[in-house]
Amino acid sequence: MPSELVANMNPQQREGVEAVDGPVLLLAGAGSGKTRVITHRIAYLIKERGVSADSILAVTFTNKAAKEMAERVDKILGHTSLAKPMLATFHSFCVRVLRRDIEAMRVNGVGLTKTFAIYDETDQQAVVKQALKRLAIDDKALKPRVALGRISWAKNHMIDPQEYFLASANPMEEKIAHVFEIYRKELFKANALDFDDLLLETVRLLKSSSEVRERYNRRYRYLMIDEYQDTNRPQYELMKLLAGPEGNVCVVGDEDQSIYSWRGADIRNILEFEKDFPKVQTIRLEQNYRSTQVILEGASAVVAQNTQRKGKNLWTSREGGSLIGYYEAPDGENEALFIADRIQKYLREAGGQEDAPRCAVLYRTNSQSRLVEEALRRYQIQYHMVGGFSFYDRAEVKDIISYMKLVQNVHDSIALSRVVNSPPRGIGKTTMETLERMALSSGMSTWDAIGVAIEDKLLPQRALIALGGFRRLIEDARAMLGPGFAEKLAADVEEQQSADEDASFDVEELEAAPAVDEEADTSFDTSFNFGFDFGPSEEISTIAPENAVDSDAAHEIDAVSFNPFAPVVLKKSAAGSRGKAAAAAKSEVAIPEATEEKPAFRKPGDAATLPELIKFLNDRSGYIRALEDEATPESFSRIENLKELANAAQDAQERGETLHEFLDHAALVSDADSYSADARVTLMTLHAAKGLEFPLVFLAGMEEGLFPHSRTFTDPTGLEEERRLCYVGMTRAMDTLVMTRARYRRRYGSDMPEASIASRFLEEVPSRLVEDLGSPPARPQFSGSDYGNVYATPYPRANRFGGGGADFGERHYSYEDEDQSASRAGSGSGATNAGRSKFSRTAAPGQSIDNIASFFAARGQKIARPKLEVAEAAGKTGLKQGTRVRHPKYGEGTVFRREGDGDDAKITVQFQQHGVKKLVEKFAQLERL
DNA sequence: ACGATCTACTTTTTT
DNA sequence: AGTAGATCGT
Repeated sequence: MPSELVANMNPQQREGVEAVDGPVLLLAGAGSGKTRVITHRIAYLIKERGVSADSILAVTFTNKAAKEMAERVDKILGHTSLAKPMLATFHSFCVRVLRRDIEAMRVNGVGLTKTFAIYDETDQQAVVKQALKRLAIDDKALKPRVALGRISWAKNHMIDPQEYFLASANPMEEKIAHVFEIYRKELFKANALDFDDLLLETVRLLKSSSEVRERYNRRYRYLMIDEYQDTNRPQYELMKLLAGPEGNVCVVGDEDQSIYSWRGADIRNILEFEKDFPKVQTIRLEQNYRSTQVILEGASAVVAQNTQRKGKNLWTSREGGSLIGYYEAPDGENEALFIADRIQKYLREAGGQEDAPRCAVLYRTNSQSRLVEEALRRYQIQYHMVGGFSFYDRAEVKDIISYMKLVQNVHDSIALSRVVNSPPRGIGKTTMETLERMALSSGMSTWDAIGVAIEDKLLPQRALIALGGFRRLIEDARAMLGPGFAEKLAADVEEQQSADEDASFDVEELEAAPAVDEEADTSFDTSFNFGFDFGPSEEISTIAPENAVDSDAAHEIDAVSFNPFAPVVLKKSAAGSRGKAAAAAKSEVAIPEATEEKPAFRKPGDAATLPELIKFLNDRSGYIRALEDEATPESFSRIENLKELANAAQDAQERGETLHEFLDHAALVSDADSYSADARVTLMTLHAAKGLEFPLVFLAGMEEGLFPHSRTFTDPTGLEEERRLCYVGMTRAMDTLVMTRARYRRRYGSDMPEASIASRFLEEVPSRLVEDLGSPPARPQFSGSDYGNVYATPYPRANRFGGGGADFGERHYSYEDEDQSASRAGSGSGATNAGRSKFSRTAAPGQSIDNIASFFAARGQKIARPKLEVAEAAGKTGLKQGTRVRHPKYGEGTVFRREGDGDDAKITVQFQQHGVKKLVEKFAQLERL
C-alpha cells in the first residue's frame, strides 16, 4: 500500500523515499524535489518503518538548510514526534561529537579536552602571523592569507606538516610547511581547533576508538548527506565511518552544483562512493519542478559549456515562461537602482496575490551588496541580507566573546591577546612580547606565562599589577561558573581578598589525584580568589554540554560537564589517563549539571547564568565603562550591541544552552540563521543561495572579472566552477530571471570607474531566451558634473537607438517611467537576432555585425584600461588626457583625468613606476613631454 | 603605553 | 570605502 508520503511523487522520487536499506546515491538535478525526497524519506523511516527518530542523522551543508529541513520534517510529521532526527551540518555535528568524546583520544593526560576553543578565520590568521613572525618571514613575501590557504588545503587533503615538507618543491613551500607545523602546535597548546580540525579530529576519533565509533554506529542507523558533491576528503571519510557496517547511507548530490572545490570538495567522492559501496542503488531525479522552461534552458545552455561533466537531461513541464531579462546599466549605482525599481514593481503587482511575493538579488562577492542595499533603502524596500558582516564580527562583540572563550579555556592565547588590553589596562606590546617569549621558550600557554611572571616577578611592577588585575578578572569570572559563587561574588566583589576557606567543594582533592606534576598549576598567586584555588589548568564549565549526542554511554558521560585538565601540551604528566574514568569520577562533584529544561533564571546556589557572566565581564572588565567614557555615537552604538549580545545570551539561556553551546553557536552558525524564508527580498551571494528558490531572481554584476571572478581566469577548472555557480544562480529562479551588468564599475573606493566587459556567461545563454529590459544606450552623456564623460562608451557603436536624447544620468533616469525605456532595443524592430547575443548592447537589433565583432574583439583587453575622455578644456598648460608628462619625483606618466579649472585644476596621472596619483596642477611641477 | 595620523591594500565564494 | 598596520608624537 503506497504511503501517503509518496502520493504525489514521480517514480524516481518515490524510489528515493522508499529505498532506505543499504547505500543509495541520489543524483538530483536542480529543482528536482531533492529536499522533498530527503524530508519525506525521514518521515517515511519514522512513520512507515517504525524507525526511531533519533537514530536518523541527516547532514547538510549549511545551518539554514538544516534548520529548514528540520522544520519541513516536523511539518510532515504533524509536529507529533517528540524525538527529533538529528539534522546538522558536518561541522556542528562534529562539535557535538568532540565536545562529548574528544577526550577518548587523550593519552597520558595529553590531548585536547572538552573545553576546546573553536578558532575562526581571524583567529587562524593571528596564529599564522605569529608563526611568520617567529620564523622571521616577511609577511609581504608570504602573505598570511596565502599560508593559511595552503594549510587549509593540506588539511583538507589530509596532509600533515611532515608530508607537506617532504613534498614541497621550493623554499616557499618549505616555509609554509614550517608555518603549518607551528600553527598546529599553537592550536594544540591553546586547546583549540579550527574548522578543518573539527572534521579531521572527528575522523581521527572515530578511527582510533572503536568503542566510540561503534557507539555512534549503534546510535545512528540511517544516514543522509545532502549536497554530497560539495564534500571534501575528511567529510567523505566521516561519512564512511558513520555509515558503519550496515551502510544505510543516502547521499544526495548534483555534479553541476559543485561549487566548493576551493574548499577541498572533490567530485570524485561520487565516484568513490560507488566503489566503496558496491551495492549502491543509484537514483536519478531529472524532472525540474521549479523553473520555467526558458529559465531551465538558459541555465542548461550555460552549464553545457563545461567539458568536465557527465551531463544530464533535466526537463520541466512548466513550458514557456517569460524571457530572461537583461539590463545593462551605465554603472553599479544604476544597476542597483534598476533592481530596486523592478523589485518595487514586482512587490506592488504581486501584492494581492495568493503566495507571498519573494525575490532575491544574488551576486558573486559580498562587497556587491552595498550598492543594492543603498538602492533598496532609497526605495524604502525592506530586505534581508544573508552573510556579509555578522553580528558576531563586530569588534566589541568579538571582544566580549573572547572574554567568554578565555573564561572557558584560559589557554586560548588568541582570545587572551585579543582582550588582555581591551579596554586599555596598561598591558602593552612590550609586556605581551615578553610573555609570549616566555610562553614560547617554556612551552606554556600565555596564560601560564602570566602566572609565572607574576609569581617570579619577572616584569616591571606596573605590568605585574596590571596583569594581576587581569588575571583576577578572568579567574573571578571562572569562579562564577562554579556553584554558589555567583552570590558570593555579587555580595562582596570588593572583598574578594578576604578569602574564606570553606569552599564548598573540593576541587583540590580531585585535582590532587590526577594532578599533574606541575608546580605551575597550583603555585600561582591565588590571593585574589575566594580562598579557592582554581589553578589555571583546570577547566570549569559548569554548564554542561548536555544533549550533545545521546548514546548508550550518554548518562555516564553526560553527568560530567567539567573537566579538569592539565595544560594540554608539554605537560609531562605521569598521572595517567584522564579519559572517561576520570571524568566519571568528577560527576560526584557538585557541579551543576545541565538538565533538559534549564530555567531561565538561576536558582540560588547555581552557577551564574550566561547573561550574568556577560554582565560581569562587561562591568568588571571596564569595557562598558571605557565605551561610556568615550561618549561618541559609535561608542554608544557599541554599548547597544553589547546589550544585544546580552539579549542573545538571555535567549540562549532560556533555550537551555550551555556556555559551550553559546560559543559554538557564535563560532559556527554566524548568521546563516538570519535567512528567513518569509523575507520578501533577500540579498546574498550565489554560494549562499544554493538550495533555495525564488519566484524572481536577479543576478547582478554579470561582468568579466567579477563573474567569472578574475582569480579564476588562469585556471580552466576554476572557470568551470564559476560556470556551475552561474548555473546554480540561474536555477534558483522559479518564474522570472533577470541578469544585470554595469558598463562601468568602481572597484574598491576608487573615484575612477573601470570599464567592464560583459560576462562570457551572458553570451552562453541563447539569445532567443533573452529580452532586453531597456538598457540605456551606451554613449557619451552629459551628467552635469565636472567629471567629464565618465560613461563614455568604450566601444564604437551606432547611435541609432540612442536618439531622443535619453538622459540617463543617475539622477535623471526615471525608473518609474515605463516609457523611459521607449528607446530600448529589441522591441520589435524587425531583426530577430538569431544567433547573436542580446546581452551586448552594442549588438542591438539591426545593428551591423561589425560592431558586434568589434565588441567581442575588445574581449581580450585589459579591463581596467583607462578609457576616459576629457570633456573640458585642457587648461593653460595643455595637460589633457593622454598627454605624456614627467614629474620630478614620480617620473614619467600619462595624464589620465583632469578636474576643475585654473588654479584648482587637479590632474590624475598614471605614472609608470608609481601608479596613479592625483595632483594639483599648479603645484605638480609637471613637465610636458 | 597609547592615541592620532598616515599608508597600503583590499574582494572571491563558507563551515 | 573601509581597514589594518606602521609611524609619530605625547
